[in-house]
Amino acid sequence: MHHRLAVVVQTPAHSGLSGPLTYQSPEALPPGTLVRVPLGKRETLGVVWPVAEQDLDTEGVTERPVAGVLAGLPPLGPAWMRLVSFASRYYQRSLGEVALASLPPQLRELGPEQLARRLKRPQAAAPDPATPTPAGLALTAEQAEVCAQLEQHPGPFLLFGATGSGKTEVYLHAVQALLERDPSAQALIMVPEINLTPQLEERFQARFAPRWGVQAVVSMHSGMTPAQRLKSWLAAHSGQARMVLGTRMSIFASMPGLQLIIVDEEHDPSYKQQEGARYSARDLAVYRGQQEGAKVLLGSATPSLESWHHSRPSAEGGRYQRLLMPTRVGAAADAGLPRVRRVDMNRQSKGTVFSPQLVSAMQERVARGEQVMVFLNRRGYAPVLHCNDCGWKSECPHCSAFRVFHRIDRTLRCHHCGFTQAVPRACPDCGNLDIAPLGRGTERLEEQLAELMSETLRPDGQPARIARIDADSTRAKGALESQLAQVHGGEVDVLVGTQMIAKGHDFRRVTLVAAINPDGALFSSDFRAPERLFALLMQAAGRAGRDAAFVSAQKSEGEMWVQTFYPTHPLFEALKTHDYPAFAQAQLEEREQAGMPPFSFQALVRAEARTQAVAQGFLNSASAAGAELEGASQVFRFSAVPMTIQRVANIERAQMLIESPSRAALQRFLAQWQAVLHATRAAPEHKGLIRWAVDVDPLLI
DNA sequence: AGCACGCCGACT
DNA sequence: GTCGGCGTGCTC
Repeated sequence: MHHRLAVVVQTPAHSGLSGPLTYQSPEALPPGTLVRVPLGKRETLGVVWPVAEQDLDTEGVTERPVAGVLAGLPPLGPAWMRLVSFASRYYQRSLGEVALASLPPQLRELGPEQLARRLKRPQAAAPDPATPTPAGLALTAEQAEVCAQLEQHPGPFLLFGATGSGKTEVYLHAVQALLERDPSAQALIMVPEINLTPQLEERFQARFAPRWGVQAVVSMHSGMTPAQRLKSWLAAHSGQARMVLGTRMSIFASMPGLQLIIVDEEHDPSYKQQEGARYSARDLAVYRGQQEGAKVLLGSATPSLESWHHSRPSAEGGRYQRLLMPTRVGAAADAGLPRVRRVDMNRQSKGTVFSPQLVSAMQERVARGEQVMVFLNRRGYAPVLHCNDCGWKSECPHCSAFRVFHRIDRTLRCHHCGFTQAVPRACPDCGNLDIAPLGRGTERLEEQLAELMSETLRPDGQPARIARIDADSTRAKGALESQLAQVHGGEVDVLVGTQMIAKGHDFRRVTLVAAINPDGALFSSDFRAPERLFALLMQAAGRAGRDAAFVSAQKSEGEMWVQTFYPTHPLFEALKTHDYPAFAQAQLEEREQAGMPPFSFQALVRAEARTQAVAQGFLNSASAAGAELEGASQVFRFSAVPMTIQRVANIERAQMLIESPSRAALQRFLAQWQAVLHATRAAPEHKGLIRWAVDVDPLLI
């Protein structure tokens, strides 16, 4: 007598094996049990799924027996399986792909015996419940009010708090209240970037380790070693870890006692996975919280327009509760947020990079011993190399993009496919020696700043020091940490970088922040570009003059400089008054008029092939075939178009936008359309198609 | 996705 | 004569 089980294994949605497979087992295994099963010639990890035995249909295939059971590991819970099942359905991926991708990779390799050995390892010493939790900072009236609201209402909450208003202290307080109230409760705290987890973990350890032990706090992100990831996962799964700090992947952590989910900087695009199952960890957090009865707290100084819209008054249909913390903690009463100064670049001589006003302001700051931060969202020396004679430009031979000139190692590098060559001495087309960089990136700014600041001395008589932080300068392990330490240590006077330096790092002595050329986003074809720019500039402005004591001792004032050809643009007007609500309202009105998210719901299908004709042909055929589907009238399908960068590594890319005023209608359509896409793919006229994928709620269009 | 089988080009 | 390119097909 044997039992028949549904088992979910890692198979992609487009393989005909998108659902659970049927295996046999001598013993009944509860859903959520991890098993090793044979699949073709290999053995793989699977999860027993809750499917009734009579619903298992293996017509035409022979059922094989389960190869092993990961006993000793409690089964994954029903709530976790519901989350995985929802994410798989909503984002149009197979169950197995979502389920297995969200487990630690090492679990896939470990056999039952190895795992048993791992589970037997002695645990860290028990924490001391008698030790009181170190007191945090006294809450301000605003923070206390927010904490009281969190206690009283079910949420979800959107905490709209200015940079420096002390959101982290609210998070710590909310977590502590939960841990003290319920001895088995767990909290999940998400941050957008790996770089931000160490400083968060430090703060959580300082606060909670004395009372709950160091093992009560674990991190989860892709920068950890496989062994660390398994350890953290097991700690969360067993309930031993009371707090999980992590990046978007941690939304899938198995946490049987989950009662609180915090999403810090909830507007950050990093919460959207950009490959494989393209889920939004922030949106899944709201779903998961509602499913499991956990409170959800989204926090930001510049919320996403979606979350802002959801937190409008409930009388107008809002579903989130909006909580406000407008005041900067520790700021002198008159100081507050930094002053925003716009420089009209139309009034500068042609080709000006640093306006004279900005240069003298930077020099003054450095001479007073303050730090300056300069932003430009473009790394490398120059985005293009150009021949003045024949007009040759440094195009990538494999992509429809220019290769970027990196002066440091004298290379031309394609930022899309990685193709790298030494810089030619002469124009490859005409032999002319006069080839010159066009435009500027962070490397070139660094060089130019060194020149501009060459006469400027710090208060200690030393020459001003310039440093650059971007993806290139921080490639080596530990490079970012050491560079940040240099800035903190005051060894650097002027810091040049990409948006990387705007995120989360507190530089206490920075009093001037400058955006050199932010205009690109104002007229971008991507309707979310202004939203991202506003968030970035607000975040950058928040870096200036954060330390009120330092600023007032300096008799100084934090300033944010913006060089622009459109000084009267509403985005900069709103920035000047630090008025996110005004900016958000204007943007939402535009979006409503144009029928764009959050007033409509989108999905994007992307296709790749050797030619545009094949890629677009596939999309257009699938679209035409979709017209027959039930509810297709509520869903608008645009024509296939080439992607913005239409060719990468010699692959042509096309995409098609699908839009509906109703999320449910879009979901219904996509669910049925999946089969149509498969069938279209199989048709002989679409042979050349390499791959396709659906992106639900895409961020980049 | 893996991992096979399968049929045509440059090398130990 | 083999090693190996990636095209097509299958996995409970």
